[in-house]
Amino acid sequence: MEKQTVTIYDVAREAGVSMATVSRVVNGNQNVKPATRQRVNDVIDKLDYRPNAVARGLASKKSTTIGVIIPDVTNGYFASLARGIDDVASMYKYNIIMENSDENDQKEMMVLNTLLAKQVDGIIFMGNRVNDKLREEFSHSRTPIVFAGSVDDQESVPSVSIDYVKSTEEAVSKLIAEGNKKVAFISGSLSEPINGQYRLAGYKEALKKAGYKFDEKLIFETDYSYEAGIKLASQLKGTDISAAFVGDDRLAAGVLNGLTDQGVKVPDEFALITSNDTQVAQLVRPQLTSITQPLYDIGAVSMRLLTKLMNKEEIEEPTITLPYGLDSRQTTKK
Amino acid sequence: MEKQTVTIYDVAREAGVSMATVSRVVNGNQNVKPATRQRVNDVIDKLDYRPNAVARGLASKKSTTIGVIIPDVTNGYFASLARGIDDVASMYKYNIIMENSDENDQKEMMVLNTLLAKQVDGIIFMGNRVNDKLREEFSHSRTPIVFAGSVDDQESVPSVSIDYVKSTEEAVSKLIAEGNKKVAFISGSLSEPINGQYRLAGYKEALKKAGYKFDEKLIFETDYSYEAGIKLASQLKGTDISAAFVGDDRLAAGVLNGLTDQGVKVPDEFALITSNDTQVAQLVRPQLTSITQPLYDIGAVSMRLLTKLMNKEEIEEPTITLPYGLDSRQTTKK
DNA sequence: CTGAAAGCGCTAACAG
DNA sequence: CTGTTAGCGCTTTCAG
Repeated sequence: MEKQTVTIYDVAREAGVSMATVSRVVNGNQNVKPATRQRVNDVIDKLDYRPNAVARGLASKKSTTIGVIIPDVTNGYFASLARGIDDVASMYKYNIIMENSDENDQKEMMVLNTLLAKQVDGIIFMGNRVNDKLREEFSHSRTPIVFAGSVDDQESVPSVSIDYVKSTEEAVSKLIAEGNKKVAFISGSLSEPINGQYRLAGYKEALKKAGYKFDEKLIFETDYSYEAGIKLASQLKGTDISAAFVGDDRLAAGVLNGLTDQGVKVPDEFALITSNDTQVAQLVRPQLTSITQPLYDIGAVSMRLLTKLMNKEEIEEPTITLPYGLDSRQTTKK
Repeated sequence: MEKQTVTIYDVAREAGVSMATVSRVVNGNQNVKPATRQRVNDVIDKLDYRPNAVARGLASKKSTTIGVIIPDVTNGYFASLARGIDDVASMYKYNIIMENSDENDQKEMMVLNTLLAKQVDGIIFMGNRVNDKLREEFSHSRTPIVFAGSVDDQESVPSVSIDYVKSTEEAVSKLIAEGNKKVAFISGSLSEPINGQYRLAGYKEALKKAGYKFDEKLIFETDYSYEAGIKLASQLKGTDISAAFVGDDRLAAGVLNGLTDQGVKVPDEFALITSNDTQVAQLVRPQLTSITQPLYDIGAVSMRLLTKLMNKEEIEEPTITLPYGLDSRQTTKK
């Protein structure tokens, strides 16, 4: 073919210098006489030389790529984080190898291993839970890792997220304040710390402050799909439950649409607050009142934190909590 | 640190064989006596040896990673394609380096270059248009590339997509058949072939078959955002236009919600058909009638095609067209 | 400021 | 069936 791949050696010969010098100018090392630098650069342009990142990686033991483990890119919540991650990654000249895990333990182990094999300089993990095996791998490896959009309940890994307890408490309190006596708690698996520990704790706290007592019948554990929400709506109808806190937007959209399709008036007969402030929350009618999260920023800050870790900089606080909000839209009364 | 990185050499020494043999067992080469293989494998386990993909890449000149250029992961349409790509990529043991381009010419050039520098074995490009510079780079490089979810109007690059002309024609014909005399054509930039050439051609064809004449005032060129749709809805209200074909789901959702919020009854007073069958089309109420596309498959097939290209297999037809459908939901009358 | 030389960890002929 | 020997293309001491 036309292009026989030109190497650093070709440039060196053509410019009448050593490989070392070419390497220096390519890497912006200041110890090169301007004239020499000029000459080398000219040759580089002329030959259209492009450094081979793989060779560079082998020699320097740095791949300038980081691994991102994501449950599913198709999920708007994670996609938003991913976008934040990617933007600051490229800002710092890192590339991203992205792997969908489907939150499947086995897949997660697999992708972690291939990521490590590829010599990524760092890893960002998204997902609602970490199994022990995975956590062990994390602590074993010297590859820095940070959790984005979730917290390890053992806090053994740096992470960035919002305060799930407080935000949930606030949301539920709002529902109660609007006159709802029975507020359902709808989320994904309670075995996931974010639900079973944090959000549930916030829910209970809100109940407690209102003087209500906890009723297990109000807890609905399901999966994160839109369909699950639709189904749930049927169960909800005809009960004395008049409001619900929902841990996921697609799920909430399902509940909302399911309710509406059955003739239940939202928010008059049933109020709803969702958690992730993803785009779907605003696409549905009525628009879902939601806890707001700086999704993009969670990703961006995670990546920034990772760069520090990779540089072995001192980290003041490895567990970063970003501010959240509560946006009253149309599925609550005020 | 605990782990001094064990290399193939360590394994060889410990197992009393040569590096070559270790390499063979690691790569599943059959020319190894079972007993030897066993011994080597034992040592590998014992030492917890993991092949270094970077070194492997340098030696073999294959990185087993492919580059994916995506306008924005946050966009459900592209994210779905990406998911399909990733799934078959891992099926074939490839990893994915994903780069957001924002459909920005300059960024596209940049990411293409870094992808090439990383020695990716192939590239999948998503986006609605290709500028000449980029096309030139593509043809120059020996790295195989395929377009997913778009067609190069010059058909100089392998691609997989649906038939945009026919699907649009069908959608617009439906709108006309339902009694709409004035059907708007709403899309992103007409400078993008997918809009200005294919979809518009389908639109004109439908008009022609109905005996209507083309009216430029019915063409609305905008950007792909939800907000643009909302804005457009105001412009549409009060005109004699009673239906619209929309080239993007978020945009369509904006138009729909904008219309509804202003009291326009959809579909009675205004009918709408969108194009991408993304999740948002079904989340909104009324649900958007849409051209259906095998999104996941477009991604999957693209990746499959790429594997063939990378293997230098013979390709019968480099421009693959997948079947589409038309799902009548609630924004059209029947 | 520049060059020589030793690898990085692995694959791939080539022998045997 | 197994070992030897070159590199792959680049970074990085170490001299000078």
